[in-house]
Parts: sequence; structure tokens; C-alpha cells
Amino acid sequence: MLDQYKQQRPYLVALDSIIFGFDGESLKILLVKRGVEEKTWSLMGGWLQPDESLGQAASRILFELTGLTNVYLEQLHAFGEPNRDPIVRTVSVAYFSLVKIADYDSKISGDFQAHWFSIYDLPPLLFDHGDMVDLAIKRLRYKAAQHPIGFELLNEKFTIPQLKKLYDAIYNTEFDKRNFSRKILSTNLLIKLPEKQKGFSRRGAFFYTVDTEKYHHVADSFLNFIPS
Amino acid sequence: MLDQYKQQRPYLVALDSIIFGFDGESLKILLVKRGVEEKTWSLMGGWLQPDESLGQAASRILFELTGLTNVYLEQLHAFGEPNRDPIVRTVSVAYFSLVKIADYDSKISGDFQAHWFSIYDLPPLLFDHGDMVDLAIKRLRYKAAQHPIGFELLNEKFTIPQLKKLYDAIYNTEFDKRNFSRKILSTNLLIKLPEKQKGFSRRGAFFYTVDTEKYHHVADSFLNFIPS
DNA sequence: ACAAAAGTGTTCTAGTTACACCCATGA
DNA sequence: TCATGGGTGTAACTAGAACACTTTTGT
Repeated sequence: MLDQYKQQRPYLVALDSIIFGFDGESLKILLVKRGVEEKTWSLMGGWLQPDESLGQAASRILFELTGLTNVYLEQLHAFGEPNRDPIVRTVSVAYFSLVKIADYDSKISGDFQAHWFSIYDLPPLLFDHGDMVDLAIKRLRYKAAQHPIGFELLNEKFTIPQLKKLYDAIYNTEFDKRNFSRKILSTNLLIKLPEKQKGFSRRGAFFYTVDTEKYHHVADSFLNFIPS
Repeated sequence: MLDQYKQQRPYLVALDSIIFGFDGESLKILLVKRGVEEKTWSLMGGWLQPDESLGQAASRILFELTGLTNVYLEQLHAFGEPNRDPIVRTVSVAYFSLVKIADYDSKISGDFQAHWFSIYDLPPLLFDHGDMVDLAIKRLRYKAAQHPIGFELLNEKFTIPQLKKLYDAIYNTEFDKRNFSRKILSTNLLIKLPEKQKGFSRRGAFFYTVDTEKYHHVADSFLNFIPS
């Protein structure tokens, strides 16, 4: 190995994931109580292994703790304050993830205590995980305003009122349902299904599904997605 | 140290900066030829030291190589493919920086060969630095569309035509000067100075300067900043 | 007086907002 | 039949796009 490399100090590299879910009413984050600090809630996290990329590591850790695969996962920010982990200096790369809460299997996390918390009512968090969450919420709002990523938090089939509730929850406001549905439908990203949702309202709302073809194709070209 | 930590492998952590500058005509990036790979152009980079945060390290490295302080520096993305550096596994956190090209002192980089390249005419780059640059350009476009960060690339005093040329260069297009100046001035972020630029055109264009007070205040609240 | 860049105004269009009533259905 | 949530239309306003002529001044 070259001198230039030998002189350098290595550091532990961790991955932490902010996992967003939506239960139909409010926007939630999945937190766990784990190892070192059993008394404090923290994000789901783990260590980078020698044979994997950062994204692969985040994805693996998410799978190990939740059983979920094929979820929306995006790098958020690297955190590296010298003392962010008081035991050993660790650089943590935070990811944020959007999951379909119904697909999450709570048995998987096994020895961990895991719980979904409303983003408006979070407990104190380990290390700088609170900063990570704050940034993730900001990023979600920023991003969801311009790209229709909200679908990632809903089931395959969903209704317009459900989607509106999700956006209401993300922005902690109430959008106008007429403008909302007009704007959403004008993207032409939704396919109306013949079935209606039963049981929730008397009339029942039509189910829609995402035109995944178009969705992935245009995913990068959106601006100004929030309705009034 | 706890077992959980001991079992983990540490990695080298590097910082690499994509440094944007604008010479009045085209948008440029500062590249160097350095140590290991003397034949290949690369981004300015260095190693994370034990006592500094990621941002501090990026800032220090930028200073050491360019003499610049107080520049716009923003974290871009962490890159961690297992073999991105074929010699030793290294995680690199990329930053992007906007500097006033006139302030850059080429003598500082000393033993390094350093050169400004047009973003539309870049040489092959070391490791995954090409990916970093691509992402940085994308981010600059995305960001400059919504936040008036363009000022960071110009001198204290600048003219509207200069600012338009900068935006033309960023987006590789030509904006309409009437719409451009209307939109820029409508932000109320510019203060018109009594002096005119001499020597470039016969008539001379008025200088403006940024109302830094307002600028920093509203920096986070901009959307839809690109004129037609 | 002319060349070269600076500066400025208007019309048209498209998108956003605000707002209220009828519909379908199960109980 | 009535209560509940689902679904839709229109008018006013605002922002963006397209477009051309006049002004200043050094040579």
C-alpha cells in the first residue's frame, strides 16, 4: 500500500435509515431500541461491510430488520461530527426510505423493540438521529412537492382521498380536494380501476394504481407537484 | 470499547470537492493532477482527520489547495462502491462548492497542476470522479432553479447581463433578457449601485450587489427561480 | 452617424386558487 | 330518508412565455 494511504486513520462507517410509513391517518417513522443504548429510541442502522456499497448496505440492513425489499431508498446525508458517537468515531450515512406500512412484518425485527411514531410526536433519539429525522422530513416535503413519490407509501391500489390524506399528513395542512384530484389526475400517472373501496365510506371511492411505466419514466422531470 | 464496535472494519474516509467557477463566459470546474495518479485529472480531495467534521474537512482541503475561505460549500453525496479506489477501500463524501473565480489564487496549489475546465469539455477523471461531477452539475441546475445561488459565483458587484450569462451557462441555453431581468429584480434581492461597468460595452451596464441580509433570510424559501 | 450592448412594456396563455353543490350508498 | 364521504365545474387571478423597439455611448 502506498504511503499516502498508510498514514491515514480509518473510521467506522454506519448506515442509518429514516423509514417513513403512512397508516391512512398520519405519517410515521419506524424506530427501534437497540444494543448499546437500550433505553433510547434510535433509527434502524448497521455497519458497512467490506463487500457492499453504501446503498447495498442500507438496503440489506432494512431487509434484516423489517423483511422489506424493493422499497424506495434514497441517500440523505452523511453525518460525521467527531463525537457524534461518543464511543468510537463513526461516520454515518443516512438514508431515507418510503415503505408500504402494510407490508412491514413486525415479527422480523425479533430481539429489537420496534415502533411506528407519528412524525409530530417523536421521542428523544440516540446521538444525532434527531437531526437526521429533521432533515429527512424536510427532504420528504421538498421532494414530494416536485416528484410524485407519495405513491411509494401507499398500497398498490389506493384511492384519491387516501392520497390526499397522505399529502395532508406530509405537509401538516389540508389541501382542497377538488384542486388536489385535478392536479393529481392531470399527471396521467394514475390508472382508474373498476373496483371501489368498500367499508370505509358508504359510497366507496374508486381505486387507482400507478402507471409504473410512465412513473419511472418521468420521475425526474417533475416540478411543482403540490396542489393548493 | 464494546464488542459490537470491535468486530467492525473501519474504512478510510475522503472528501472530494467539485469546485464551480464562472469566468464571464462559461461554467468551469477546477481539476488537479495529484499524487497517486499523476497522469489523470481529478477533483480536489483529501482525507478526513480525527478532529474535524466532514464539512470542516472539506472546507480545510479547499483552503489548502485554493486559498479560498468563506465559500459556498454543500454536501453532495457519499460515494462508497467497494472498489471505487482500487488501492484501499475508501468512502468519499463529495461536496460541491461555488467560488468567485477572480478570488482564486493559482499559486496556492503549489506542487499540484490545477486547471479550470469548461463543464462541457471535461477530460477523463480519476476513479468515480466523473460520476461526482455529473451529479454535481445536475444538483447545481436543480438548485439554481429554485434558489438564487448563482450570486455565489460572481463578484461582489455584477451586472444583470453577467448574471444572465451565468444562468445561460448553467443551463446551456439562452434566457430571454427581458423576462430574466424582470424575474431577478422581482426577488428584491439585488441592490442597484450608482456605478456602471466600463470597458465591456459602450453604454455600460449598472452594477448590482446582493442584499445579503435578505438573501440569507430567504435562501430556503425559493421555488421556481428559472426565468423562461 | 453608426455599431453594440443595455434597458424596458405589453399581450397572450396556462396554471393556480377559491369556492359549493349533487351523488351514491349503507344503515 | 338521512348521514357520510365521494366526486365534479367555473370564474377570478397570477405567473410565465413570447416578442421588438428605444437608449446610451465610444469610436
